[in-house]
Amino acid sequence: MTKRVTIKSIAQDLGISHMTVSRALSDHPNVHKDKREAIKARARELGYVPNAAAKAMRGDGTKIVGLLLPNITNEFYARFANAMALACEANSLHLIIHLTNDDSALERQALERLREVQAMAVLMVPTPATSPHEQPSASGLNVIQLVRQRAIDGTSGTVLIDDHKAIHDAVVHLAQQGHRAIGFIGANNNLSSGKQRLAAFRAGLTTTGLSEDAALVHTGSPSFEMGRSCFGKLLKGKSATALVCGGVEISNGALSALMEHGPGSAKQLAFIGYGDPSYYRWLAGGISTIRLPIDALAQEAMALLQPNGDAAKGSGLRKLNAELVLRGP
Amino acid sequence: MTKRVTIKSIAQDLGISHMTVSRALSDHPNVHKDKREAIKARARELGYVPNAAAKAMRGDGTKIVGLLLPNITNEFYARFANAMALACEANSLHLIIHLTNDDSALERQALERLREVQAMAVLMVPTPATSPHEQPSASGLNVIQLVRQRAIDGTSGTVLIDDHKAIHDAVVHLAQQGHRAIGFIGANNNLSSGKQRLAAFRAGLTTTGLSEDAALVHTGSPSFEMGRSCFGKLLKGKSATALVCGGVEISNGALSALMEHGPGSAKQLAFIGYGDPSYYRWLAGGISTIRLPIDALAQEAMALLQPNGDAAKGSGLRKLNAELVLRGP
DNA sequence: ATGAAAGCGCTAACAC
DNA sequence: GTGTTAGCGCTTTCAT
Repeated sequence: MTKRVTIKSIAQDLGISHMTVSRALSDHPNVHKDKREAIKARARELGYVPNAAAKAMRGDGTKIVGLLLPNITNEFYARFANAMALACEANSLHLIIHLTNDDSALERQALERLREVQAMAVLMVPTPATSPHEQPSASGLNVIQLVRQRAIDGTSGTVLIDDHKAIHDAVVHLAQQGHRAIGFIGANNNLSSGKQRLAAFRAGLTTTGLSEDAALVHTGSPSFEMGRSCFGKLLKGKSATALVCGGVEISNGALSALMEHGPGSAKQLAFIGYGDPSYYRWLAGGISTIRLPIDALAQEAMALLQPNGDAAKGSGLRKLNAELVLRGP
Repeated sequence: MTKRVTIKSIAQDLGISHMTVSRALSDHPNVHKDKREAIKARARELGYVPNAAAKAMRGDGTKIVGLLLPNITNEFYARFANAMALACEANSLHLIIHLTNDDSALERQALERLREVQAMAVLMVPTPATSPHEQPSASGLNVIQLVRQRAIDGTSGTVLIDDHKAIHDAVVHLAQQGHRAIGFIGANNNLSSGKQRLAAFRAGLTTTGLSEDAALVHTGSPSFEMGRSCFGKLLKGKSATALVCGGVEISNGALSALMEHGPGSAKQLAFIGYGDPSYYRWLAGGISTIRLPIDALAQEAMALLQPNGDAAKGSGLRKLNAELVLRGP
């Protein structure tokens, strides 16, 4: 492997000072035009690429953006990561993705590593709250929280999803269809979003004059497995005739359990998912769901990355509306 | 924002030489034990994290692994990326994901950026071949190719999928079911894997004594849209009674077209997909498919990242078998 | 218009 | 056991 081409090696090759090379490559005016072109040509020839580490060490910033997600197999996160990656591609940014698996230890570790590389910003879907003294030290990090919100040191912006109306309307819709035993599976109080989704569900019940049946409401740490198992409980106990899901992982988990119960049961239980994976429309005649504005989310996140116009637009807290999508016969 | 905590600032804070701090933090023996502990404690207190850029500049390596994928919305790539990200998490590596969208210009750009940050290795699913003079300069990069193979400078390892038997068997299975008009949609010759999949399809036809009908075979640059549109052509022209897909994007695209044709058509056309998204089992009574060994792929890729045992095991070319999964009534 | 020096954070190689 | 020096690649500042 040939030694790395540096600004100095080019200078030596050309018998000039490395400063002239530096200036030429950065289009500084004070370089003779012919010389500049010659230098640039030679650099291209040699396959020169600037050394990001050297630039970073000078305090020039890193062009590195961190992205912390619970996982990337869930289509919601995958699509979001895809959108972010494309946006970063377009802005010549590096996107470092760390998966937290909703584990605060992994989250802490990821943040620490991103401090090491001096990421210019970190976009993160926070894991469910940990005890206060376990707060990850994100000092020096420009943190932007997505979808979920938690008290995190260094947070400069937050983009949340306002799903209150969508969840509320989902319950009302089910009630109008004649359902009286409407279940809910969502995240617990460790997450403010979990709390709010449950509140929205309850608001829906109130609107329709239904009273809450504790046996039909399940909350916990949001995961695929949790959605699966809660769905099982829901069927075994006082059986619900309808279900509203309050989380993307939960929704997929519950749906997988539903599908395994056979095609018939899907018609007996009105299912309203959360997030809108591409295949929901094809399942059991179409799965109704609460759709999240993925592209808008990515767009807002990118906007918050830019230094300008951040505080300008106010507090740095944005909310994007979810949308109820009804499907089926 | 407080200034960054460095080895020097700690030294100053403690009134000692920065070298002692350096030694203490890296557990060098030549430091008085009490002093070492004191230094470590203070460093933790101050929230010290080593500066990756400085380490990189000394030539100590970067712990950065690049991953180039066409996209990450396709469940196959998403699951693979997920597996790689978890593996990197476990090994304290940074995973930088670049999406190429199967565009060689984006691929070239991504490789250049990874050279800038001196990635220790790059795992890539190469885009379809470009003209030779457009070869991306990956010099100095430790490239590992995945799934697809192309002549790329700096390649130190390749992990491919051997799907010959699976595709061949798929055709034989369809023939045994009585199908005589079996279609195929796959990648074109720009990709060696495309060529081989078509060859496997033809081998299947030969085995069963069927002759190839050019109108039923479509190849091109593999993408969701391509799969969709070719599926349309297949239905309009001499209509096939069965279809074998030769690519993950193509499979999803073709399937989406199939689903839109209504639930009935799925039973008229025997569909064999490629890749095994979680929902295939739930569609139209179960979609048969060629399943790819995602976890094994990630495992092999990780193994190739480790410097040891690379050349030891031979040429650095591994092949993993795909598997035909039959579903449906 | 060009060059020389300094310094970003870190550690190997020398002193002592 | 501890401290000093030098140098990785780059650009800002100060000569020339």
